[in-house]
Amino acid sequence: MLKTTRKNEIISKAAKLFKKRGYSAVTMRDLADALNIKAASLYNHINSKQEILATIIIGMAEAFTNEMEQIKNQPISTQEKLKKIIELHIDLTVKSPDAMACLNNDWMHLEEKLSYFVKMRADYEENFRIILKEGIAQGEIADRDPEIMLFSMLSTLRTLYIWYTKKDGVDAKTLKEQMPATLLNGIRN
Amino acid sequence: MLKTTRKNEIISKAAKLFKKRGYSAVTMRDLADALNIKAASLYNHINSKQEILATIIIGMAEAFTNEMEQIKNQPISTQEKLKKIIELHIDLTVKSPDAMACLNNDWMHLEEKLSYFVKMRADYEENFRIILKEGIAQGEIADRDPEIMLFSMLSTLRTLYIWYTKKDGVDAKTLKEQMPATLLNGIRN
DNA sequence: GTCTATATAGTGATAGAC
DNA sequence: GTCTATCACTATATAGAC
Repeated sequence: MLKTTRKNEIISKAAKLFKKRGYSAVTMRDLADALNIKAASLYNHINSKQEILATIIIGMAEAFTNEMEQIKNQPISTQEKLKKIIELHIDLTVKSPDAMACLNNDWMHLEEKLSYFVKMRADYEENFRIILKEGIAQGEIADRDPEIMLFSMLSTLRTLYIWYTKKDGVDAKTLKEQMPATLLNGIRN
Repeated sequence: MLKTTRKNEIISKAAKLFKKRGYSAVTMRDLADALNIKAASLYNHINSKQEILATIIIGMAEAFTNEMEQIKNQPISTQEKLKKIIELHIDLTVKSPDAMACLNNDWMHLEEKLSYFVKMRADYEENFRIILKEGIAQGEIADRDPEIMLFSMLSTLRTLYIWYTKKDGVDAKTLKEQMPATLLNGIRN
């Protein structure tokens, strides 16, 4: 999918370092060391540290935005829509766990693209909220505060990358099998 | 509870800034500016930036550790224990949302106290896991992968501070009323 | 308790050789 | 595509005056 150009190597290594220590704590020298080159050499491929961050985060955010647009208008039940959203988060986490971490933890360090990102994220949450409210109106979803349900689901889905990448963590197959039931039905027997 | 000494003012202002931009992105000059003093003056009250971080995070982690020790040995059902854990997270989030954010986002920047923190966190998760497994064994909790349920609950509880502090967010009363049902029963009607 | 001045080390980024 | 050398600036932290 993504060609293994030098630029992409730099960006994906950066995502890995940002995941572990955060954007601000990773220096261009750290990134260069991890690639066995000197910091100055990075600038033959990228324009700035900020550009790397924006590339990582905006790419992920647009992927979520595009998929949400597909899902929200489908002629399926609320529960089916929610299952598709859960699968979307699992798929993107499995594909790009490092970028998912940046998306969650380092978005506030965006500069030029910050407002664009914040709007995408607000729209995504609003679409999620609307789907939940439709479900409540139709009796599919419990009649509780939709904000609590939204926050509970999104918190879990957004931090999947922590548990997916940790040793003795959870694998993709188990996630896909059990995440929908856990979020929709809870943990009680 | 906490005396309003100059030192505590510095620490609580630091927690607020760390929450917004992260430990690494906040400079001693930023912190000093926020307190309307010069950076050098901070060092009359604290020894280092690192000391501020450790004070914030270790204090929170020990509070969680102590409460979990109380809860785990009580002669009550698994569901009652889980409700007490949920309440613990809500109470500490309401009391110290800024410190909760640091605990979640900046623990990896601990230096001397890092291993102490990591052990406390692992023990907390292990106690939570044991409680869930007991619940499964006794038929109180659904017979699914306990790791998924643990991760789903902890992800939600650990990021409460995001939703509690945001405008149009969720208030403490609603959280206490609806969080247990949402996590235990899910969102399905 | 705060200040000015400063030490020491790092920061992102550029210029120009190979 | 990578290097060495370097610029301009910023970081944490200390010394000592008031």
